[in-house]
Amino acid sequence: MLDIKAIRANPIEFKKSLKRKGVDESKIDELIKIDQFHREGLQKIESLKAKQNEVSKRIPSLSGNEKEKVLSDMKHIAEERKSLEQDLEKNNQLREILESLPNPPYPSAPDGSSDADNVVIRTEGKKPEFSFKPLEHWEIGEKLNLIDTERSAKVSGSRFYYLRNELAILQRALVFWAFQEVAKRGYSPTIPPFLTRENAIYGTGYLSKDENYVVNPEDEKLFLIGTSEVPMVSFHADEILEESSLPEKFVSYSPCFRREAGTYGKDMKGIFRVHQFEKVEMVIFCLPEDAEKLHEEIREIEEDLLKKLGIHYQVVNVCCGDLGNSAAKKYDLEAWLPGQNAYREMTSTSICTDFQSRRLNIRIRRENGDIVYAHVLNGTAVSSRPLIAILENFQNADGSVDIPKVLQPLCGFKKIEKS
RNA sequence: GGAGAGGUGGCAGAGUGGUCGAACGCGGCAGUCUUGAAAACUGUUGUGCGGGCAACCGUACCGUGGGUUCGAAUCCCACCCUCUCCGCCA
Repeated sequence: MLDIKAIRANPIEFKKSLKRKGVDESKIDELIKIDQFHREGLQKIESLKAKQNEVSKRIPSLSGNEKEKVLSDMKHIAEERKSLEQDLEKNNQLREILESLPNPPYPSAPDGSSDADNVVIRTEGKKPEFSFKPLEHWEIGEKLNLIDTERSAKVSGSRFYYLRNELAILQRALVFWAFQEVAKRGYSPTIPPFLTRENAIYGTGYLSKDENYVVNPEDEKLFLIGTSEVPMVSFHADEILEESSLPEKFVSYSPCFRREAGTYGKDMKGIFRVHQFEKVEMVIFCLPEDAEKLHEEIREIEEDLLKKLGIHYQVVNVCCGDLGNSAAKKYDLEAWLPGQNAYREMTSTSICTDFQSRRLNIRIRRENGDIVYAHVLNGTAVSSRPLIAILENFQNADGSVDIPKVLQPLCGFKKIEKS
């Protein structure tokens, strides 16, 4: 949610920056008009209320005719107030409009309307060379008996999977390794609830309600989280944090559940786009002025993890049109997938500024006593997707797959071979 | 699943229609005393919105939303949430 005060103070700037996210300028004009109307109405109501309060105090000491007269005056004031209030309510789409607006992008987020306009800012490592035609991860998964989507389709439907044998171990190893790597850097390790109330979903605003599965709608309305960002950002809902405790950094683990509505036909094979996966996430609460620096820190951690896994990737600065609602700036790390012959998103990190903290009412008391909304950052340490990169990048001519060195001790094997 | 209790300021806890934004206590902050600290004493102590250059003024907030009333933390209605006991259970 945006700050009406800020928009009021700087309408031209908001128009400009929101236009980059595809919001029409007229929407801001309309908003400002409604705000003006709303404020004028409120002022009238408040002054009537002040009069009522003042007179009410005198009433107990009055009697007789005087009392009668005052009481009748009061009745009129109350009526007038009521009609003003009703008027205001009828025309009050202020909050509705504010909530419909996306978070304006940072100046350093590039222009553009779709992922085609994303900017590659750097490439790390080299594409591996193969003396044979590299297979796609789902082909490898099938050959080595690591991924079974036929049976998962039977049991659960499309976009599910059974991870089997070494790949199941590798998944656990990857998650545990990343969790520890990030925790070592001072991020507080946390396992949150995997189901939340609607308010947490709404407050993080990242995934719309439609993106989340509802559990027992008639009984208890709980939502399966699409990312641990939801319970982690909501962690501090309705709290005022002390400046001295900031930045607060978390690394959290959770399974993630997504409907993937509206993605029919996209990435249907394998485990790239699925209804359920595991993810290790980083979340930071900080002062506004520290957000950009910490965003780079998260990006560096994400890069470091991919480097340690030995995966070649590119860093992408996501353009305005592809940022989504909450993010003001976002980096994607896209790994090279030789089987697919393409770079695909592995991890991602966003600055959400105060967009979520306004909805969730997360504030900071500065050392000088000022109170400001917290800025919130998030980023993926690992998800199940790096498994795909591992399978495709480290496949050998004989059909086997090498395990990255850092994961070997946790896996207990160095190679996945046909049994 | 069955039965009950309750939601008031950072915490604890009074308050059942009229200076109640809310007693008392704890905590926090400032000061006095002290070589320093503790103790003791004194003072102070919320958030949002609107107005004002400002000191400040107005208004709202006692789980949420409605209602009754000149006036609601207090009365009425609906909803939300939390806890306890029993049952079940990794």
